[in-house]
Amino acid sequence: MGTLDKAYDAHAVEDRWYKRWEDSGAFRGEVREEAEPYCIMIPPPNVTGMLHMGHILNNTLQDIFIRRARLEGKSALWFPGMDHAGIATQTRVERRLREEGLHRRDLGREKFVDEVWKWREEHGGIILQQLRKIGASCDWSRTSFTLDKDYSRAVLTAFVELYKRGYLYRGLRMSNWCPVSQTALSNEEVVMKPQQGLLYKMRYELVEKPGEHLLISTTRPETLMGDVAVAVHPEDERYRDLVGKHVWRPFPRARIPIIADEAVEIEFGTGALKVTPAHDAIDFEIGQRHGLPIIDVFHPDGTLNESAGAPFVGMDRLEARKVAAKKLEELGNLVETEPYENKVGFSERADVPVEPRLTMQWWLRYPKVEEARRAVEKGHIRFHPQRWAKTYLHWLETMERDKIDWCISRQLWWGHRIPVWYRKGIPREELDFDNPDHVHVSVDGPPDPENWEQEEDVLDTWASSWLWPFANFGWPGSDPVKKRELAYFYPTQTLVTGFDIIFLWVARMVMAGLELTGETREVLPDAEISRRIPFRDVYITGLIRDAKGQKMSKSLGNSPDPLDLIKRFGADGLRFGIVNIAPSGQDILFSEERIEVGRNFCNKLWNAARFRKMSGPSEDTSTEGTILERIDPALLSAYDHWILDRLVEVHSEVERCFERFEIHAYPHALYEFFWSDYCDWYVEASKTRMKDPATQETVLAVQDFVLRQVLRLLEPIIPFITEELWQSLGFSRSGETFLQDAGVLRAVSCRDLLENRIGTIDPSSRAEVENLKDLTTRIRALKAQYNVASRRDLSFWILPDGKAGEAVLERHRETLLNLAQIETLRMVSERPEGMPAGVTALGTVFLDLAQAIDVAAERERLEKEIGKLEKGIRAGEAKLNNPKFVDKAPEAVVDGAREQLEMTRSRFEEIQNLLESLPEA
RNA sequence: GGGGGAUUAGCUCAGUUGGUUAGAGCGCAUGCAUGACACGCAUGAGGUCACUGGUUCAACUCCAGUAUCUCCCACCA
Repeated sequence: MGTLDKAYDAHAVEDRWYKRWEDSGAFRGEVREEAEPYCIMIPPPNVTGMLHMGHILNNTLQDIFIRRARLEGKSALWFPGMDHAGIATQTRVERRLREEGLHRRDLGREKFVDEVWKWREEHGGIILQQLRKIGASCDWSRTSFTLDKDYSRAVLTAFVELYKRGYLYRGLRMSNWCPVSQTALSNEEVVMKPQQGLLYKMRYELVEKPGEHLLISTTRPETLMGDVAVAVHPEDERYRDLVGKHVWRPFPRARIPIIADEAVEIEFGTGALKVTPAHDAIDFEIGQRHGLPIIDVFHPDGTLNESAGAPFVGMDRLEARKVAAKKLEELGNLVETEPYENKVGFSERADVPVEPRLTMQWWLRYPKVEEARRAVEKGHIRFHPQRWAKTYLHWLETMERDKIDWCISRQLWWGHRIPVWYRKGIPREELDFDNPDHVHVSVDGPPDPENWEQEEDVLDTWASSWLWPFANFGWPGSDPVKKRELAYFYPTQTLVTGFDIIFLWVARMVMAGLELTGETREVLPDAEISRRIPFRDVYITGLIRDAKGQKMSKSLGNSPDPLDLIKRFGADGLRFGIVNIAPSGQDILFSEERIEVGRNFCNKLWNAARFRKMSGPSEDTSTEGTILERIDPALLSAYDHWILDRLVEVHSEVERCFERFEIHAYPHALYEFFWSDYCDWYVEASKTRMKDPATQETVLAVQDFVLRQVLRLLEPIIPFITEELWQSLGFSRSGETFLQDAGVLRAVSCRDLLENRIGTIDPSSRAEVENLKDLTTRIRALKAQYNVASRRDLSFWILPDGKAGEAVLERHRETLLNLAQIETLRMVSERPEGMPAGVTALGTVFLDLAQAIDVAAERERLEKEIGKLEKGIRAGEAKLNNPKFVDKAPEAVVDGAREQLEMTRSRFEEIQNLLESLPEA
């Protein structure tokens, strides 16, 4: 065994191991019929994406799940890939063209799409390289892209199938229009943002009663040129007489009717609503009900068109708002304006207000909504934390109740072009969709393409990624290898994602799986649901915010560069740190100091291993068996039993964390065990026995055993350093290349293995060690209180608590002296006077000070302690004197209370004795 | 308007199905080169568990209400 450097140097380790893992195919996931499958589908990052903290958290968690599964012997597959990200990518390339003074129209569709592919080759998918830096153990040989040939075929097949089954239709409806991207968006891609604006109160003159006016409130005067009516509530007394009459729209000046419609809120504003069917969803509905015309005053890019009239034509909508208000004022139509905050829908991608706009789009009626609900209600799919199931269910209910459909067409070029062909020569509005001579829908297109025109629109990116869990296994193809893989890995096991895409992605994947995998069926029984769902567990991560709780964003500059963090803290440090601070399902407040914990832990691990190496060689550490053989059970102390007991316990804690998806508790459990129990107490306590040749080998073997198990438990979260130490400590069995091949022991197996060699792990060792720790701490505290913490030549006296205490003290004397850093511990049978003392379960210790003690300080300290004990005694007595407690509480609890009281009383008495023995001040 | 979540030490959070005297990390104070680790070691200070009721032998934990903060959904222009 060589030696290790003083501090862990992540860089020297990480790239080297990653390359070896990847080169040797360690992450390859394949069908192994004898093994249980465990598959995770990566939430495909955008091809334009760059690694941010959210990715770190999300992908570290996935890596933890997949690595743990691998250690458990499952056939683990983490399927990586990317999303073509229609709008984001197209926008990116358009921006580049604009720098050259070009527009995509200048190139034409085909050339433009070529440009995007070129961009993708050069700049796309950086994130997949970055993921390697954090150690993501994806099966890169499978890296998928939603526009790959096979994947595209799956997307088109899904479209055609759903069309055949009647879920798809084309319709002229109100949709969300992004004037920057110039495409429709689904409701889920629109985020509502509160906006500070103005509420304009305007007056429109009554046609039938010149000189009289109707007051109307609006936040959008720029659309009034598209007004075709004014609506009031039918039961609004104020306006009852006016219904059926008309007002003058100020510009372009026109008579428009006053109508009654229940959609109008009597309480809001003046109770009169200007109706602009082309630019507002409610207005559109009102318009439909009353047979009103539709006047669109906007161009697709959000500037005003000819219908708006002078001077508005060509003006941007926000500019037009100001101009319209000014014009209203000049005409005397503006009564007042007041500051007003309302919520405006913004395009998630382009971050500009969307326009409700009447356009022809493709719509999807969601399939298998009822089954998607049942899948979660009946527990076929489990959310972690569970409460997110409510969010999911709530959304589905809204979809069902309000019959909300999904707008899946996009007016873009980058994406899957909708596989629908229209007969040339027939105007689109005259097409009969039931006539195959008019409309052709198929994956490969019509046999006589010259007679058809393909639909120009492409599909929403989510309408491709919702097939992710099965399209990646070759669905619907007939390749036998892929079919076998689909059968083996699907349903996948765990999905790790953020709550923000529960609607956008999670729910839709469930519906797609239910509808499209397996035979076409109208209604699915539970057993079938269980077979068709895309995943069984959904782990929802929190959002990473900065230390002040603000969202991370480029504009705020509060978003750290993960690669920089990796440089400074190591990939393992960052992984450990981020998971360590991630509470379950809550937002995470990030600060660098909190990541330091991870780096420090790695360094601690490193140094514990380093210390082990410096302490002496060992024959063979490559199996548990050879390590355990070196232990002489007769030489094991309470400390050994205790640490091995705790080791078994931490195995079951880790198991519980994974079973319950409480992943944040997983690093906590190991941190506590390794740092506090193993390093601070076990290793420190063993130092004495490591010096003794008789016990040395046994102690080192225990250390080897603990380290070996701990590395296996830690591998999922800190794979690099554990691999490095695994190899360096000689733990690798011949024939096994990596730590991951060694598997992990279940707690029960770990216990069996140990007990086969050393006999039953002594259950009383726990209490014994706790008592010794307490005594050690008391001694150290006394030293600190008397400012002699650094002296090692001090003598302590101890009045043992009975024979048992005496025996324990005798057994551990040397260890105790070393742990407490004192010269001698002398047993006495009488309480010495005039010495500062501490009371423990093993006896009362006294600090033998040459100088006089500070009686006042000592008295104060003891009185403070006695105060606490008094409280405990009172509480205990009250409890035990209550017959109801003694009757009703479980025996163990009552016994526990009795024991507790007894202990508190004896300690109380002992302290009272000490107080009495204090000399007068 | 509907729904979710939160409220525990200065900060960020744990706290199992109710059961001893409520924990951790960071920060803070004090001391320390002790056969690995200053990315360290030791000791310590610091808490009316938001509030009010209820259930119970027993409530940080369960129930109801109040307050404050937060997120999601929804067509008040």
